[in-house]
Amino acid sequence: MPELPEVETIVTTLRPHVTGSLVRDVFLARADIVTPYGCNVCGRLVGQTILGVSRRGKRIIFMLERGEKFYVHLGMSGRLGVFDPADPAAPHTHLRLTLSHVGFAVRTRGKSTVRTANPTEVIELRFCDPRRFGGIFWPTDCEAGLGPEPLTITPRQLADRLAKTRRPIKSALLDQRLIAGLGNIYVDESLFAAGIHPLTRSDRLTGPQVVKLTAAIKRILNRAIHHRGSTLRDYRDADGNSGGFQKIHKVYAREGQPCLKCGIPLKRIVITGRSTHFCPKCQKRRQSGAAAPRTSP
DNA sequence: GTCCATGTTCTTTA
DNA sequence: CTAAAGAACATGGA
Repeated sequence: MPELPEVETIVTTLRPHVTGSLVRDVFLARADIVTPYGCNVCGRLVGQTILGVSRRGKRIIFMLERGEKFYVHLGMSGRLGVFDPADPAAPHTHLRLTLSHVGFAVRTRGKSTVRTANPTEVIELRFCDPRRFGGIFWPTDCEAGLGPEPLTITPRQLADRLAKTRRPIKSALLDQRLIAGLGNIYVDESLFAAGIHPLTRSDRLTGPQVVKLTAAIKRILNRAIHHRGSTLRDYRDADGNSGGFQKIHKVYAREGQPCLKCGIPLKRIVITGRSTHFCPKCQKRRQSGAAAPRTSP
């Protein structure tokens, strides 16, 4: 479910709730969502302060004291949300963290500012994941195995990486080791925006095509972040709000509907097991007609 | 009952 | 050997 824009939205909505909070309690309902299996999540977390939260690819990284880190991956159906501890937990809630903020109220009294301790605010951070493709990870390196960030990748960087593989561009862009953060929706939308057929061999993209694709990826992702992600099924941000980008998808899940550029019906095919949506007219397979003329030896 | 799903990883095949 | 395709994972909704 969640790709880069959704994960980014979750992180920005999570940040004000968890930054600087103290982990008072940990309830792990299922040990098998933790990697490595059997690592002592409760012991490692209780009493820690969460210094910050950030995103790398589709990973949500929590920074703790002494440089310690862990990350959450949401898989297909994972959700991270902030709740009142008194609210009943949804089914498939596998991890709950009780967090407290030692709040201070800052008031001005005459010329001076006075800080008074607030009643401590207690919230519960919950990880819920029916399909359990997601999980909690305590690796030595939270960035291991990830390619560059799509929002900052250069056309040169992308071209170099694509040149090394003959796979269709659709499969290559889904490979997190090649570029980190894209999923099925945003690959299809980006390829449409760049006018590139999803079956085009990665190593056969022309220079101008890679430049166009790089710009398209950034444009689509930034626009999606601005709309707070796509809610197709049950994606919600940390406050429980839906995204709005699904309303302006141009190709994803629009099979048979008219292309918004040229009006002909959009097609859906399967590439390496993933459903792929595109416009057969706006995304031509052959970009330049004949092969370069060959001189005789 | 069937098919499909926003993801990743392991296994099999070429 | 490597690269790429395919299967597997688990659950719910159409």
